Amino acid sequence: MSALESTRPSNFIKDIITEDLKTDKYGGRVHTRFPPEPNGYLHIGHAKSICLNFGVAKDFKGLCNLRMDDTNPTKEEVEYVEAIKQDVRWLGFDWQDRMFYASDYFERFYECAVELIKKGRAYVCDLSSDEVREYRGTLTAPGQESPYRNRPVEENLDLFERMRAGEFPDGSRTLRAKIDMASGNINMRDPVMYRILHAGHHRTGGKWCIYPMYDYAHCISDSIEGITHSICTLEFEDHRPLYDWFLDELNVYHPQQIEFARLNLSYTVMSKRKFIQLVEGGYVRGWDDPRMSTISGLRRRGYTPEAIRNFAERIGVAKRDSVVDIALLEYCIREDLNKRASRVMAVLRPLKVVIVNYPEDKPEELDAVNNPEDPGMGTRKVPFSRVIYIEKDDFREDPPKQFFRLAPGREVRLRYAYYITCVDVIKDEKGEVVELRCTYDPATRGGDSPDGRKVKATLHWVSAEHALEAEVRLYDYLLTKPNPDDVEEGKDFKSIINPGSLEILTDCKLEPSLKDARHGDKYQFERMGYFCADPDSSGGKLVFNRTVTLKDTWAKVQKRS
RNA sequence: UGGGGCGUCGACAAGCGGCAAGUCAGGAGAUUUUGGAUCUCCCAUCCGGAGGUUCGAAUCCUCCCGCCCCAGCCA
Repeated sequence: MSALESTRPSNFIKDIITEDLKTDKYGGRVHTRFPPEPNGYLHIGHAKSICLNFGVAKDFKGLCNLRMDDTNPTKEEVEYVEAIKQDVRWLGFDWQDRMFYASDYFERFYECAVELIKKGRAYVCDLSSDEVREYRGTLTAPGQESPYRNRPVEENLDLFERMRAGEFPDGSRTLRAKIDMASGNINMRDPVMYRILHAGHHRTGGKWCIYPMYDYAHCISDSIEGITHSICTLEFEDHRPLYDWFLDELNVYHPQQIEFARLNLSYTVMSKRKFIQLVEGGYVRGWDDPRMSTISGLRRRGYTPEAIRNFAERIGVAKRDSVVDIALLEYCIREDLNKRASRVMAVLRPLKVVIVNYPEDKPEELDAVNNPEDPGMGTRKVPFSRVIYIEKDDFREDPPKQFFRLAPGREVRLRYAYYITCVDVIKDEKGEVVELRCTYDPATRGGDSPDGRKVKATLHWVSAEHALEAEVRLYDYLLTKPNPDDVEEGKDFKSIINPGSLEILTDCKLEPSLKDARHGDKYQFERMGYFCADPDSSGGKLVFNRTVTLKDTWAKVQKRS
């Protein structure tokens, strides 16, 4: 590894590259690419691939291209290419001037096809798609050769040219590679290279009516760009012989394809198909719904690029199918936000507290630390007054054994303020607690008692007369089960969507320092979790998303008993 | 009785013939004006199974078992 050694953990792909560098396989170059198809939004599975491709390039002082794999005009849209570029950039990667499109190479692909025809390695086939399927054979039975397989080169050349000229309708003919209809690898049974598609392309417009297939286009694209290591997911392992076949037959520069296992995350879905169902079925509010594991969803949820990159690093890269515990992702965002998010007090489910021995009209300002992890972030003033709100969950009229918070007759600390003792509980006609009467100890201002007496709990609070109103959206796992396919017979993942994945709280009270929170701003609401201002915040309306809860020992204790 | 992969702690994942890293989760404790953070300790005598080679195997060989992917003119 020597000078190229990175401080980050290695993996089998980096090991291969290190070895290739040692043997000077590519003249010391490392050049990767991230090749999304612009037919949907990127998700955290793509983030793994992006971090791998761009990360490896960076580690070895190489380059990584961004390439749109846009060979199918019927599925792809410009809207997606812009979103993809934004997501990759947001993740922190730079493709500099190397933004490419497979469609840039359409002319070159065509020339290569002509060359293969001339070599007798490709032919125009008139079989319909149904017939092609029948001729292909099955997993256990070999296929049959197409009756058009041995057309003379001249006839193939003529037909292929006329395919391009638009003389034939969609589906009437294809250009196929002449390989081996008896191969155990079905991909080698004369795969289709070109299909006729009279459809406009988002970049080439109406110029083409024949479009190359993935297997044919991808390897040549890699070759044209001088890619050294073409990293893709496991399901393409079977395609590698074909990747190699085209490049060998064309006798052009030959990158190597390496496959790794795609990311699966517990309690969520990870496929375009499923994301589309969620969006179109109205189960979520869009591709950037904070419950979605799309990059845009995570961004809106409050995840940072740093956390996602760190996550990608921690999960590793290997060839074994696996499901990563979503708790690891949560750990990564907590770790990041703990260091950088300002602490602030917000009461999500308010319970009114009147401090009976506190003056009616003498609000005061108390000093609060912005981030105990980082003194450099300073302090701020928080207003305190006779009427405050505390969290409903922080009071229990009949506290269980391990409950340390407020209860009748019990003393607790209000963070940065005073010790208070509950002296009275006021209920409505339904018996629900609607207000607490407490006394405070003026000697404990700031939160310390001069006599050294201890309290077991510290509560966050917000002064009623100074409180900001806000809407807070609490998110939970999208699914009720770790595996989206663990469903009853005949049902799909939509049957296990967590009905509690979104809870909207509209009566939340925030400390006044949050007045100017701008969308994307991230905070720790003390004792509640990390939150970020949602784009729906506008004018005077504040809307926050809960990114993730804090680690909650109390919840764990409750769960146990 | 097709082809290609993969099986190491609850979840990821190192290990590449010398006697099982690390991380998350979980547990115990210290500390704490967030039941947060931090710190300490515990958590695979065992590497899908069975044989074999070897002084010595998770690592090599053989057989078996299990899981994933492939029959789009999708990528």
